[in-house]
Amino acid sequence: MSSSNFNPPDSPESDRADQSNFEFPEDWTFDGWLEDYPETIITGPIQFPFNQADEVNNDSARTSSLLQVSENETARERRDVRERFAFKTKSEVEILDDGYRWRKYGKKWVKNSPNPRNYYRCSIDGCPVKKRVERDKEDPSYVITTYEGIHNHRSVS
DNA sequence: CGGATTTGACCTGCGC
DNA sequence: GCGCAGGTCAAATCCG
Repeated sequence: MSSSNFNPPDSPESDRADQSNFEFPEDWTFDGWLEDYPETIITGPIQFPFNQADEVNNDSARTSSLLQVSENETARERRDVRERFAFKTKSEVEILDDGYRWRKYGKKWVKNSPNPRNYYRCSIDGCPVKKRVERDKEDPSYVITTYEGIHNHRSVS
Protein backbone atom coordinates (compact mmCIF):
# COMPACT_ATOMS: atom_id res chain seq x y z
CA MET A 1 0.00 0.00 0.00
CA SER A 2 1.12 3.55 -0.34
CA SER A 3 2.21 5.59 2.61
CA SER A 4 0.18 8.61 1.72
CA ASN A 5 -3.09 6.92 2.54
CA PHE A 6 -2.23 6.40 6.16
CA ASN A 7 -1.79 9.52 8.18
CA PRO A 8 -2.38 9.23 11.88
CA PRO A 9 -2.74 12.54 13.67
CA ASP A 10 0.12 14.34 15.30
CA SER A 11 -1.73 15.26 18.42
CA PRO A 12 -3.96 13.18 20.64
CA GLU A 13 -5.98 16.03 22.00
CA SER A 14 -6.69 18.39 19.16
CA ASP A 15 -9.40 18.19 16.59
CA ARG A 16 -10.48 14.67 17.22
CA ALA A 17 -13.82 15.23 15.60
CA ASP A 18 -12.22 16.65 12.49
CA GLN A 19 -10.03 13.61 12.07
CA SER A 20 -12.81 11.11 12.52
CA ASN A 21 -13.62 11.02 8.86
CA PHE A 22 -10.37 9.31 8.02
CA GLU A 23 -10.88 6.32 5.79
CA PHE A 24 -8.59 3.38 5.51
CA PRO A 25 -7.45 2.36 2.06
CA GLU A 26 -10.00 0.06 0.57
CA ASP A 27 -7.47 -2.63 -0.20
CA TRP A 28 -7.13 -3.21 3.51
CA THR A 29 -9.51 -5.57 5.18
CA PHE A 30 -10.97 -4.77 8.56
CA ASP A 31 -13.16 -7.28 10.17
CA GLY A 32 -11.53 -6.58 13.28
CA TRP A 33 -10.18 -7.51 16.51
CA LEU A 34 -8.55 -5.98 19.47
CA GLU A 35 -5.99 -8.10 21.11
CA ASP A 36 -6.28 -7.14 24.72
CA TYR A 37 -10.03 -6.89 24.45
CA PRO A 38 -11.15 -9.96 22.57
CA GLU A 39 -14.79 -9.02 22.99
CA THR A 40 -14.37 -6.06 20.70
CA ILE A 41 -14.95 -7.43 17.27
CA ILE A 42 -14.87 -4.72 14.70
CA THR A 43 -17.05 -4.92 11.68
CA GLY A 44 -17.47 -2.41 8.95
CA PRO A 45 -15.39 0.69 8.36
CA ILE A 46 -13.23 2.04 11.14
CA GLN A 47 -12.75 5.72 11.57
CA PHE A 48 -9.38 6.92 12.66
CA PRO A 49 -8.36 7.72 15.24
CA PHE A 50 -10.47 5.53 17.36
CA ASN A 51 -9.67 5.34 21.02
CA GLN A 52 -10.12 2.31 23.13
CA ALA A 53 -11.03 2.77 26.73
CA ASP A 54 -9.10 0.49 29.01
CA GLU A 55 -12.09 -0.41 31.07
CA VAL A 56 -15.10 -0.35 28.85
CA ASN A 57 -17.84 -2.10 30.69
CA ASN A 58 -20.97 -1.46 28.75
CA ASP A 59 -21.85 -2.13 25.18
CA SER A 60 -22.82 1.34 24.11
CA ALA A 61 -19.56 2.83 25.32
CA ARG A 62 -17.66 0.07 23.64
CA THR A 63 -19.38 0.57 20.35
CA SER A 64 -18.84 4.29 20.26
CA SER A 65 -15.22 4.02 21.26
CA LEU A 66 -14.56 1.54 18.52
CA LEU A 67 -16.33 3.10 15.62
CA GLN A 68 -15.61 6.71 16.27
CA VAL A 69 -14.59 9.15 18.90
CA SER A 70 -17.72 9.91 20.79
CA GLU A 71 -18.72 13.54 20.82
CA ASN A 72 -20.41 13.29 24.17
CA GLU A 73 -17.64 11.38 25.81
CA THR A 74 -17.86 11.73 29.56
CA ALA A 75 -14.97 12.96 31.65
CA ARG A 76 -14.48 9.55 33.13
CA GLU A 77 -14.40 7.86 29.76
CA ARG A 78 -11.98 10.41 28.49
CA ARG A 79 -9.59 9.80 31.33
CA ASP A 80 -9.50 6.13 30.52
CA VAL A 81 -8.84 6.54 26.86
CA ARG A 82 -5.76 4.92 25.45
CA GLU A 83 -4.31 5.64 22.11
CA ARG A 84 -4.34 2.06 21.08
CA PHE A 85 -6.02 0.17 18.34
CA ALA A 86 -5.66 -3.04 16.46
CA PHE A 87 -6.88 -4.58 13.30
CA LYS A 88 -6.10 -7.50 11.15
CA THR A 89 -5.45 -7.44 7.48
CA LYS A 90 -4.90 -10.06 4.87
CA SER A 91 -1.28 -9.90 3.86
CA GLU A 92 1.57 -12.10 2.77
CA VAL A 93 4.12 -9.95 4.53
CA GLU A 94 4.22 -8.63 8.06
CA ILE A 95 6.15 -5.49 7.32
CA LEU A 96 3.45 -3.17 6.16
CA ASP A 97 4.44 0.26 4.98
CA ASP A 98 2.25 2.56 6.98
CA GLY A 99 4.33 5.65 6.40
CA TYR A 100 6.53 5.46 9.44
CA ARG A 101 9.95 4.02 10.17
CA TRP A 102 9.90 1.17 12.65
CA ARG A 103 12.74 -0.44 14.54
CA LYS A 104 12.21 -3.97 15.69
CA TYR A 105 13.16 -4.46 19.33
CA GLY A 106 11.73 -7.80 20.27
CA LYS A 107 10.26 -11.07 19.20
CA LYS A 108 8.31 -13.48 21.32
CA TRP A 109 6.72 -16.86 20.88
CA VAL A 110 3.44 -16.38 22.62
CA LYS A 111 1.59 -19.18 24.30
CA ASN A 112 -1.23 -20.83 22.40
CA SER A 113 0.00 -19.52 19.12
CA PRO A 114 2.36 -21.16 16.64
CA ASN A 115 3.42 -17.77 15.40
CA PRO A 116 5.90 -15.30 16.83
CA ARG A 117 4.91 -11.82 17.87
CA ASN A 118 7.16 -9.00 16.76
CA TYR A 119 7.63 -5.75 18.62
CA TYR A 120 8.39 -2.50 16.88
CA ARG A 121 9.10 1.00 18.08
CA CYS A 122 8.91 4.15 15.99
CA SER A 123 12.48 4.98 15.09
CA ILE A 124 12.02 8.73 15.34
CA ASP A 125 13.75 9.99 18.44
CA GLY A 126 11.31 10.88 21.19
CA CYS A 127 8.31 9.34 19.50
CA PRO A 128 6.49 7.06 21.95
CA VAL A 129 4.63 4.91 19.45
CA LYS A 130 4.94 1.16 19.50
CA LYS A 131 3.30 -1.58 17.56
CA ARG A 132 3.04 -5.33 17.64
CA VAL A 133 2.66 -7.56 14.65
CA GLU A 134 1.70 -11.19 14.58
CA ARG A 135 -0.08 -13.66 12.38
CA ASP A 136 -3.60 -14.68 13.12
CA LYS A 137 -3.46 -18.03 14.85
CA GLU A 138 -6.76 -19.05 13.34
CA ASP A 139 -6.10 -17.82 9.85
CA PRO A 140 -2.40 -17.33 9.05
CA SER A 141 -3.22 -15.40 5.93
CA TYR A 142 -4.07 -12.49 8.20
CA VAL A 143 -1.63 -10.23 9.97
CA ILE A 144 -2.71 -8.60 13.18
CA THR A 145 -1.26 -5.20 13.93
CA THR A 146 -1.67 -3.38 17.20
CA TYR A 147 -0.66 0.26 17.42
CA GLU A 148 -0.08 1.96 20.74
CA GLY A 149 0.49 5.67 21.12
CA ILE A 150 0.24 8.62 18.82
CA HIS A 151 3.11 9.93 16.76
CA ASN A 152 4.51 13.28 17.80
CA HIS A 153 5.79 13.97 14.32
CA ARG A 154 4.71 13.64 10.73
CA SER A 155 5.04 10.49 8.73
CA VAL A 156 8.09 10.02 6.58
CA SER A 157 7.64 10.04 2.88
C1' DC B 1 30.44 3.91 9.43
C1' DG B 2 25.64 4.38 10.95
C1' DG B 3 21.47 2.54 11.60
C1' DA B 4 18.57 -1.65 11.71
C1' DT B 5 17.99 -6.52 13.07
C1' DT B 6 18.64 -10.60 15.76
C1' DT B 7 18.14 -13.09 19.83
C1' DG B 8 18.81 -14.68 24.52
C1' DA B 9 18.70 -12.54 28.82
C1' DC B 10 16.48 -9.69 31.86
C1' DC B 11 12.43 -7.45 34.12
C1' DT B 12 7.82 -7.26 35.96
C1' DG B 13 3.00 -8.17 36.96
C1' DC B 14 0.04 -11.60 38.31
C1' DG B 15 -1.97 -15.94 39.87
C1' DC B 16 -1.38 -19.71 42.74
C1' DG C 1 7.63 -16.61 47.31
C1' DC C 2 7.80 -18.79 42.94
C1' DG C 3 7.11 -19.54 38.24
C1' DC C 4 5.02 -18.35 34.06
C1' DA C 5 3.97 -15.22 30.31
C1' DG C 6 4.51 -11.14 28.04
C1' DG C 7 7.26 -7.12 27.20
C1' DT C 8 11.90 -4.89 26.74
C1' DC C 9 16.98 -4.46 26.67
C1' DA C 10 21.27 -4.72 24.63
C1' DA C 11 25.40 -6.76 22.58
C1' DA C 12 26.62 -8.88 18.54
C1' DT C 13 25.83 -8.93 13.97
C1' DC C 14 24.24 -7.56 9.51
C1' DC C 15 23.76 -4.49 5.63
C1' DG C 16 23.52 -0.27 2.78
